[in-house]
Amino acid sequence: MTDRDASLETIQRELTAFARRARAAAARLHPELSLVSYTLLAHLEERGGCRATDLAAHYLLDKSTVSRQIAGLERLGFVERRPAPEDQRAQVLHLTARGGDTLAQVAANRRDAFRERLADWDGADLDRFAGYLLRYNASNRTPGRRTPQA
Amino acid sequence: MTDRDASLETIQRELTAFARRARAAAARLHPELSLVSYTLLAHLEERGGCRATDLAAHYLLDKSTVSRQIAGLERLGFVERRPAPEDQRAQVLHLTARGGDTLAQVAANRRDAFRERLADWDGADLDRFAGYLLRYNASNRTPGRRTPQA
DNA sequence: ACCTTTAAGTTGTACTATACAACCAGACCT
DNA sequence: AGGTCTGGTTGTATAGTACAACTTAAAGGT
Repeated sequence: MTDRDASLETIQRELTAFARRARAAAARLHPELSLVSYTLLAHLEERGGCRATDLAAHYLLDKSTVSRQIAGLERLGFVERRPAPEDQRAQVLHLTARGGDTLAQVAANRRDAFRERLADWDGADLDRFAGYLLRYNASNRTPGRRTPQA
Repeated sequence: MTDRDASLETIQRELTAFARRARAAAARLHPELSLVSYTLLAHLEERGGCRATDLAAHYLLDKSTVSRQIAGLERLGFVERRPAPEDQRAQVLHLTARGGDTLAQVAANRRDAFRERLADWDGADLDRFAGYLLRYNASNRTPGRRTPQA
């Protein structure tokens, strides 16, 4: 086996291990917001509101899945629906104050967890690791679709 | 925000994105074996058989979950149970020939997918990325438990 | 030796995330 | 106006998972 193969093997193994653990780890870190809910809220915050369809396209989720996720978040009072001015079919989803607070709280938890976990990494390594992850994820775009990235 | 914070932010975001996509991506890559089944089979192969309890401990899964996963793999003819010589309660799980073949096939698919995806990375980058992932995952050990790693 | 406790595994039950298909309602095109 | 497309909800099904109750066997204490 070449060095290259050994590296590939390690990358595959470690990413697999990470993937297996991630959801449960996130659930432990913030039981009040699943990884997906967290992501959806974060997206709403970042964009300042968008439609359910946009979320589905962006995250490659079925619209029914998004519909139910949003329904859950609305039930929790984290999201509100506003009529879309230009299209009566559509709704624009917005974070509520409560949703924003919760998101901020969870984001802070996550940030702290990462900060602590990576506390003994030096800055240059962090920077390179971040770069590699970006590069890896960027190569994920399903060929043939116009980068419905997620 | 410091450079360090920016890197942490990126790492967090990209790992989250990866985690969100991983299961579905694995399912697309090999529909016949979920990420968890794949991992369990790979573990059995690597160890040459072990008990269900060991799998549960290793992967931080409930024993009922493992029991059902194994039942499924047995139904598919990928795993067989052998009596444990030293403990009448226990069973030692082994890969069958069919299970080994399927695993090899899936592993080859995965290897190819990673190879292709990382085709334009140079060897040094692959090596560093692998090292970072190892280091990151190694820091995951839940404190207070004796490294029931997964 | 007996009784209690612990360990391995299964099964009942419940919940979450997800997909696909059927559907409804509004929009758009000709 | 009629047909088609699009945004969204709902019905249904599946996978993965956990927790609790249970069964059986092993281990330990007295």
